Amino acid sequence: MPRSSTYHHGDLRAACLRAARELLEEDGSAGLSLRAVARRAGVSATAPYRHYADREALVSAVAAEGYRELATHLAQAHPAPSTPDELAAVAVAYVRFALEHPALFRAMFAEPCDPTGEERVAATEAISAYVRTIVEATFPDVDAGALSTTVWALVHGLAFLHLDGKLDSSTPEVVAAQVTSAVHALFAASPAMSGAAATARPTA
Amino acid sequence: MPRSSTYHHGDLRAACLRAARELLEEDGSAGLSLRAVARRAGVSATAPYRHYADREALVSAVAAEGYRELATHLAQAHPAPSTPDELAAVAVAYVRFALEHPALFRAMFAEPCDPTGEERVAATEAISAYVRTIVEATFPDVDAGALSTTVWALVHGLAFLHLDGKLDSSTPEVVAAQVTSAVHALFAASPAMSGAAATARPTA
DNA sequence: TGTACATCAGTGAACGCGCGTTCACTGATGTAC
DNA sequence: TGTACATCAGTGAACGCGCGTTCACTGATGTAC
Repeated sequence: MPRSSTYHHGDLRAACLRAARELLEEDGSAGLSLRAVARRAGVSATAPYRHYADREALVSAVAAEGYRELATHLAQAHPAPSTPDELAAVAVAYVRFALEHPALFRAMFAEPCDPTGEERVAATEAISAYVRTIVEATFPDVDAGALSTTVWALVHGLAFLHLDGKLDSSTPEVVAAQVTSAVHALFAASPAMSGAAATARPTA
Repeated sequence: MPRSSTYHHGDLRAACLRAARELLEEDGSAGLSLRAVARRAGVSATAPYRHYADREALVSAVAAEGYRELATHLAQAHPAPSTPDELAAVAVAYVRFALEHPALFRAMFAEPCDPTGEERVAATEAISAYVRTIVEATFPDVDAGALSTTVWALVHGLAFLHLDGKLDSSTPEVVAAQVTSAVHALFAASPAMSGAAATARPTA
């Protein structure tokens, strides 16, 4: 029992983040309190205040970490998608991430700290830019701005509807098939969005 | 001051629902407590228990009311859509509803009472069936099941991204244009989804 | 029409809880000389 | 290499709060005769 080594925790900041993540997965966002985090990290109730200004700051940090993980997860699905199939694989990864980390995903996309929280804004923009890059690579002839919003919304909506139990999420395969089919429905249309390109690319 | 008429409230059930709605709009879901509802309804803290088993029951009732209102709101946008433009109008109404009642919309689509809550399940299925009906009317030749899921997800995703400040929601017009364009992107593709119909319906 | 009584819808005190946050503090760490 | 001291990261008691829920109760309502 090396008590002397536990007074100074070492890396309480990271430990709090880890504890918060666990609480989120176990009890949902309702269970995410500073006191519970401290308890789980094996530390006094006020210790986290050394590292986070208040509860809000902790939640923001958790959300930001979530964004980073989501980005990593998507990149693992495919490093640089440039075909509809590859893009669909990334979409499936997005929805799967949401289903694997439901409370975290919700925390990432919940209003509480809207305009403030630069870390969060930056993370959001990173995702948005990432989607746009993919769409541009996949459909060079198309207005990527509009289409990437549409793609993100579609995938995001699928994620949330699955999360809320509004769609059949019985197996990962079912979910993947659904997402893939939805994304392809969108892709079939995209050449039609840029007039000139439409004629050059027969859909059938 | 007709005190005698206030001891028995008359319709405390409805008054609680109204109070809950107001609290939701003002303070978000965090402000929605049974005690706050009672306070606002001008009634003792325990009176609501005559009409709702617990907090959960109240929240469920609010959500169910929200679903009914959403359905009404959509029907007002267009009673029986059967063209892409009409469907887009309904989609715009959906997103606008979310932006006009952000906390309510969130409450409607939050997990807390997943499998239980028959009132809620029924309301969800009503929406889902409604979307499907519209899609069938608009695209009689297409697999309506898959396409209606896609449409719902797209519109739902747009609603949430706007709600969370991830998209430009500066004016209702901007939002409407975005939603309309996204929906049309999807529609342009749909004939291609049913093999035979695709040849009969040139997109250009 | 009047009375007796069951039922119903509210009251208010009380419970125990966990929370966020403050404060003065103390033990450990690391740096300057 | 050893000592003095500033800094840093934790402690623990305490605050006030609002919450959900229970309980025994009481005043109002409406129904049967």
